Amino acid sequence: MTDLKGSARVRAAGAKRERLMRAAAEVVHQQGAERTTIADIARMAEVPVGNVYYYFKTKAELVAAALSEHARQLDLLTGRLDQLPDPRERLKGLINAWVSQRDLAARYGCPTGTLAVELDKRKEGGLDVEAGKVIRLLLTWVERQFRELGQPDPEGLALTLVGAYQGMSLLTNALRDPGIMQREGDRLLAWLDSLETN
Amino acid sequence: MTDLKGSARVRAAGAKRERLMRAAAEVVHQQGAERTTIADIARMAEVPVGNVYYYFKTKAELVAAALSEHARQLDLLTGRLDQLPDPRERLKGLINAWVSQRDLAARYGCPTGTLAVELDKRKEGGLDVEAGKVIRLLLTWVERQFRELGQPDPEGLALTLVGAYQGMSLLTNALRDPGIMQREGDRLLAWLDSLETN
Amino acid sequence: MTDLKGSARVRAAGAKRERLMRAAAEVVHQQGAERTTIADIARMAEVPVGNVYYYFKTKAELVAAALSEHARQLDLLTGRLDQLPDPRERLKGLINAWVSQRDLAARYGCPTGTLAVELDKRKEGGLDVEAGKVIRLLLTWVERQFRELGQPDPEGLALTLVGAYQGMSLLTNALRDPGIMQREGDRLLAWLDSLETN
Amino acid sequence: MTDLKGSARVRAAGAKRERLMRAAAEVVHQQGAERTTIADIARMAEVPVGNVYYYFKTKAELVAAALSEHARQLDLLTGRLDQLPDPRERLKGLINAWVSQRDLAARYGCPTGTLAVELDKRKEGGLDVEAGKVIRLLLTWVERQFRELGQPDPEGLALTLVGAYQGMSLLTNALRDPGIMQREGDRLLAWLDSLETN
DNA sequence: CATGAATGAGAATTCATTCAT
DNA sequence: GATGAATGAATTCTCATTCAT
Repeated sequence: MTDLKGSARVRAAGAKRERLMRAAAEVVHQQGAERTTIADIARMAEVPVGNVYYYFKTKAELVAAALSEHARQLDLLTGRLDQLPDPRERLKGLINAWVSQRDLAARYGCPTGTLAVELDKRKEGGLDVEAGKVIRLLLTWVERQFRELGQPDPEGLALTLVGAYQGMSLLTNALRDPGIMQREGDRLLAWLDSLETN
Repeated sequence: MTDLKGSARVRAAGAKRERLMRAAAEVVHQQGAERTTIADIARMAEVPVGNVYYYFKTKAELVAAALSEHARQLDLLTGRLDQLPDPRERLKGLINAWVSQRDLAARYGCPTGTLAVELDKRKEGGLDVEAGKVIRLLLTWVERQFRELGQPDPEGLALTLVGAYQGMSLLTNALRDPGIMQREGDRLLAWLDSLETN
Repeated sequence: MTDLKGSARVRAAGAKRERLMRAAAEVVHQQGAERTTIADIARMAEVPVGNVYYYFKTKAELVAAALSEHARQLDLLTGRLDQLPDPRERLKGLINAWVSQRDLAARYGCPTGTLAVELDKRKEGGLDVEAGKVIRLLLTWVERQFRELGQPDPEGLALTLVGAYQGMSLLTNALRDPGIMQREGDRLLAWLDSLETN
Repeated sequence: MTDLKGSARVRAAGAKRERLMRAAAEVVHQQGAERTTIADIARMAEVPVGNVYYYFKTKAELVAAALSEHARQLDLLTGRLDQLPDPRERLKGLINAWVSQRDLAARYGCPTGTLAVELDKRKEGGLDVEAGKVIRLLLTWVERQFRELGQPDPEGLALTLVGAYQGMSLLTNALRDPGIMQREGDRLLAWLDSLETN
């Protein structure tokens, strides 16, 4: 019983930390890091404010945690896509995933992109996880697909694809029109299909 | 005496307002709207803090002013480009203007794009000038060029071009690499050249 | 009238800053810097808490101001004593001033000494006015008197005299017995009288 | 098995309590009571935070324990000195012990004196061990030596000697100059030698 | 007894906005 | 209109102390 309770506590504790990270990721995506209050996150995670600091020493750390939560989501997604045998299909799966989030994007933009914009204005640095790193993860994965496709300049193509995604997310958000995401997504899919395999 | 002083005062007052707008545009671009203090802007504009409120009733109004300052810059640029006879050359001029700002973009991103991201998180609404409108100005102008070029779906092409710009600005900023702006700019220029004229 | 009011405002503003300094000096002497709250000082100075920060950017600055207020008191005292023609009389005047404060010392110790002890534990440095400097002011003044008296090793005598003062203040405070200050003061006076003039 | 474990546990428990006292004495000396955190002490003593409260009901009790640890050190010292046959030599031994600690004093002052200053500002009272008591222990011991030396007014001489020690500790600390301790120590030794034996 | 986690009452600090001349 | 000063509502962060197991 004690054993069980012990592990239950550990599980609960870990769960709390996770709850905070997830809450942070969500609220920060919605309100932006600057406008998000520790109290906001605590409320959503149902954790008393003072207790937040047991898990994260500063607000900056919590924001970093939110970012790495997004990185984790990205990992999960690319992990699933890696099951597909064809790199072209993997890239198309990525685009479809983006497009499927169009309503969220219309309201709040791309989680990583908007956070990158905001965190960059801080220039605090110091924290290990910056938005740039997460974006680079994505770039690297995309680049690998293009390489497997036998494309010349896979790095440039990755920049183009990820840039297009960030750009269409921003426009979708600024104009509050999920249709933009749909249309540009379709264009990207067609573009992928037009690439010759070597 | 009063006449002269009066008009001088009016001119000075107008100058003050302008100074505030310009200062707001610059500081907000650098620090973001949230992190920028009325005092920051006042200091840069060399206007006493208490006096700011004579020209702008709230901070939100000042931020809106910063945004419309960027809109004005855009107007100036497109106005100059409109002198060119060929719409394709106008678009290429636009891209070149973007690329020429790559160092600024690496540090602070696109002024309008980053502001759009930030303001969107506020949802205060109410203010006449939102970032979406400025971006729409740009889209409309670009769209017109594509139409003059006789392209089908000029609206879609405009979204693609402006989206590409926003995306490459974001990547340039997040990765702090002006080279990205250069490379993607070149790609866009080549793309424009590849379009057939009808 | 405007002029008058204007200068009245300036005077009032200066007065407010002074009120804060004096309040800080007193409360910090009584409660110690660490236990003293900005709110404590604000209350005693009858200034709203938020307004304190208009005059002092941080609590550390306010504490430094309290210290320099004590330095000012010391200046006033030595200034008065400098009127006396005989350096020996000046030193005796200093000791008498100390002894006359014995009840305060029994309750709170020497303002500068106790603050020196406390600030030293911080090791923040950076602030221009540290307790060491104030003590050095006193040492220098005392040393000058001994020098004028023609004593050999005036620096050593100054250390001895000021050290004796700090020591008797501490004992007076720790044992809550003003009589200690009286008795040791008398001893110091006799010691001064026993010094031969050269 | 239980017996062994039981006594081992008692021993360990006693050891823990001791570790906490010693850690408290050291950290409080270095950082001051106010700036010292229960967590600081627990960390240094290698005792989990939550466990501290088993041994000390409040922070005040831990600070009191730190103080009595210093009292214990004083007891050990005077106990050793009591082995010496000549009271004058005992006093000189005391002074030499002080001087030998001059580097520590330059950084943190006299443990008992600085704690006395700080605790006095609290006025919580109630606790059995206050700094005044420890200082009185020292005074009493010194007084006894002077009495054995046949000096008139041994109480006054004790106040003078201990006061000189506290004063020179404070100056040494405030000016961060161990040389002060050396010089004043020498002076006190010479003074002791100059006292006539009755 | 042991221990990681929880709690909640402060405390310092920041700033948009307002006010009194 | 101009301006330094005032105000007060947040917000982040700290820590002694308590709790559940």
